[in-house]
Amino acid sequence: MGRSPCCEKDGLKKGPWTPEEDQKLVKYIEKHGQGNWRTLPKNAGLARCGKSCRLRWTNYLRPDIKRGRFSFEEEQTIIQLHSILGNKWSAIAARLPGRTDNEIKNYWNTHIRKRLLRMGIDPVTHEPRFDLFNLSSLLNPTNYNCYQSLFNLDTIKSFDALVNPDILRLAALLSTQNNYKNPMLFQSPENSIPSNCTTQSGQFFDGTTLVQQNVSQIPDQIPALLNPSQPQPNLVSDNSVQPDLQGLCDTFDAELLQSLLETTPDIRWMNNQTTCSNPNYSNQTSGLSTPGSDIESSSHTSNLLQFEAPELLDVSHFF
DNA sequence: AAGTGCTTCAACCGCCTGCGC
DNA sequence: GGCGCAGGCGGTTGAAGCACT
Repeated sequence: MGRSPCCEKDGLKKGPWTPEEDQKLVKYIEKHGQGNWRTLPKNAGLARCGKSCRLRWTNYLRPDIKRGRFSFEEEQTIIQLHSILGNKWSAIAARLPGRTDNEIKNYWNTHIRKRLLRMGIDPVTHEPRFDLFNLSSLLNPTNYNCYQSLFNLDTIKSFDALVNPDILRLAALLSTQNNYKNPMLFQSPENSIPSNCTTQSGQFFDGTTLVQQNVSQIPDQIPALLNPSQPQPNLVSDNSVQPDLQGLCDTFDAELLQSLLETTPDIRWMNNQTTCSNPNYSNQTSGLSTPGSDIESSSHTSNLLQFEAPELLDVSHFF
């Protein structure tokens, strides 16, 4: 004969716990320990199933539970562990002191998973999803900072192999416009981006690998560049700050740019924003324009362009 | 201010494994 | 050895709060 049932289903309370119930459970466990969950509810004077009591204790009432938002380090740990362990929430929780499997699972499903999808990363395989490449999210320095650990050189190379290199260059230009440089977008074999690409977190891309750079080595103007809320130096005229910008712009000619804009219709360009200087380009008249329009007919007086990163850039037609 | 849709997360559901009988 | 339950786990739900119109 097996064990007797843990509890009778009938007459047991379900739903949210009241403060009184919490108090009863905590008092009982403090006095008697966790012991037998089957007999606990009756002994503690609770009209709950043992399973419900265990869940309430382990997920909410346990004194060693850490409350509050997940830190950047915790989030990185979750992502890294999930890439190895998958949905083994209890195994992940075992490596994050004070966090429960339920909490990590919820955080993954409500925050991390969605963000990975927005970045074009498959949350199951942790590989780039080329069918839905979200350019603007990749260009967001916050997102890039959070997920830089996912982008090893192999991943970057796979992007190079599968994504139109001109799109990568355009993305690099957009990232420059966003006042930071995403090394992932500077690895295209055909572009001529020099070294000294510094990310918001102070990482340094030497053309081959990412290395952590001592903050004290970052030039004075770089912190302002990396923090959009601060006054920005003149990106166009100050080649010492952004020596690669001119070179990047030079890699495009007007015909190629027009072709890119036509084939990636979600990329639109705006006017009156200083982002790059190239006599082949001209500013638009005002407001958002039809993609690729008027490139050759515009005057070359200001040479200023700004691209609006698309919400979702579908590049599936490149493959 | 009210209605609607979206997001969050505590709690439940149901399956699996290990173990007592 | 087999039955059947406790405990553990991952998936799912739904109430509450929030944002937007």
